[in-house]
Amino acid sequence: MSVADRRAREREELRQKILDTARELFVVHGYEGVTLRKIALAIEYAPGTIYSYFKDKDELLRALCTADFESFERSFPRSFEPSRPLDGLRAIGTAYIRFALEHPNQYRLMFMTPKPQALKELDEQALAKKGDPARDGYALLKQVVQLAIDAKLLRARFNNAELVAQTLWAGVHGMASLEIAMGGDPWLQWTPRDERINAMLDTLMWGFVAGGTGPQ
Amino acid sequence: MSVADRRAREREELRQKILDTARELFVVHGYEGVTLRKIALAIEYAPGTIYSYFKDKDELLRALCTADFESFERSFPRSFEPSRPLDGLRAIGTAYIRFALEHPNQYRLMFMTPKPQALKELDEQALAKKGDPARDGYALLKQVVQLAIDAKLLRARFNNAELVAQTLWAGVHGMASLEIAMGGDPWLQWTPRDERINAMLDTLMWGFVAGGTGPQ
DNA sequence: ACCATATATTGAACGTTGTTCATAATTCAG
DNA sequence: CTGAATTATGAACAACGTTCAATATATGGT
Repeated sequence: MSVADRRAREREELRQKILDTARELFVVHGYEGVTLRKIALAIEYAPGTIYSYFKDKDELLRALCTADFESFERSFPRSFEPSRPLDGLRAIGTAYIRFALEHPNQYRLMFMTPKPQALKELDEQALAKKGDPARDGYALLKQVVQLAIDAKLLRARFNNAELVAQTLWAGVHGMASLEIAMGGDPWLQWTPRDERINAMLDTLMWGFVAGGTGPQ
Repeated sequence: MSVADRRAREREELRQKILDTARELFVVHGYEGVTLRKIALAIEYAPGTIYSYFKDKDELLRALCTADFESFERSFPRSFEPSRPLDGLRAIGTAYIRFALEHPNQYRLMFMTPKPQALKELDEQALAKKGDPARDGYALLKQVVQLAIDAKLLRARFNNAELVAQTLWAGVHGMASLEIAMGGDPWLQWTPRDERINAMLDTLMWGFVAGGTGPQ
């Protein structure tokens, strides 16, 4: 049995080596900056070899991003005071934006690029973690939103955790992705980045919670 | 003088023909689906010819998007009741999202893809319209925000029109771009699209305006 | 009408890219 | 040692954006 184990281990090691080499190129030069030939050169294998480890370039880079995202999602803040779910929501939003800005290329590929149809199919690994708040960031978000709803902290209009979670997600995604795609544009007189992030989080929080009279 | 005129006109006509042919491919198949060779084939010219009309592929497609966006920005709603600037903001947000979803490929290239450094330089045409609310959508947005501030409709925290405009922009951009990039993902149980859009606009509006006590 | 000049177009060629696949090398079990 | 199974090779393919010397065309001056 030990020989098959070693083979599997060696295979996994080369797979990792491919991923790590790809990551080096990816974080600096983005999707187009990664070249299967450059990877092959770096790991001292022939270009064709990579195809026995990954179906194609897209699967390679998405596997890379998935791995990075999983370690990120595991690090989501989970230790807020349970009686203050709004603080939890804000903390999640902050962490989300920070990760996006620290890993812009990963973020771009995962959330700013439409996936080819072939990659939308189910795969077991992803299915297993889905819905588990410990490993699925969106499930965590939805759970904290539900806490806020149960505590009657949100406006009556927002009694659907899914809708609130998706709105909050879109809000922080908007801030992060606009910064990634347009942050360096000299045309726009950007307010300081942290100010913008806080303004978004303040607006969303204030917009969700009960208490005011609202517009008009 | 008439001969030079004709030459210039013919040149402009071919330029337009290139743009129109490119658009046909672009709206269906996106950036990668446009091929200079396909365009050349369709207009019955040699591939190299295109380069005497556009510096490269990127400039071609950005010129295309710029043109489409200008006609869109000119159509932004400008006839809201001036005493109700919040309605104006909401109308602008709605129109913005609608355009993005109706022209997803144009939107992607303009606002979801980092520009190459070369394209960030100033060009006279864009400079001319900048700040003119009739032709610059962002300037219009900022102007209406300022109306709301002047009318003391917003929370004291939001006394900076630039900051509010950018927050609102990021919010609607988040909704639109998430729908474009992830809308077809069967993994996510999306709330109905219009519900999400309304939730975002409600949240932002409610979050900006004065009147409530806010979180905690 | 002719020529010289300026402009526009051509299409072959270059360098890259992702991807495939018959061939070769290697490894393992019996 | 041998046959089978796995893994790696690298040449080849098609397609891409881009370049550029050669060519064709149109223009204005004589």
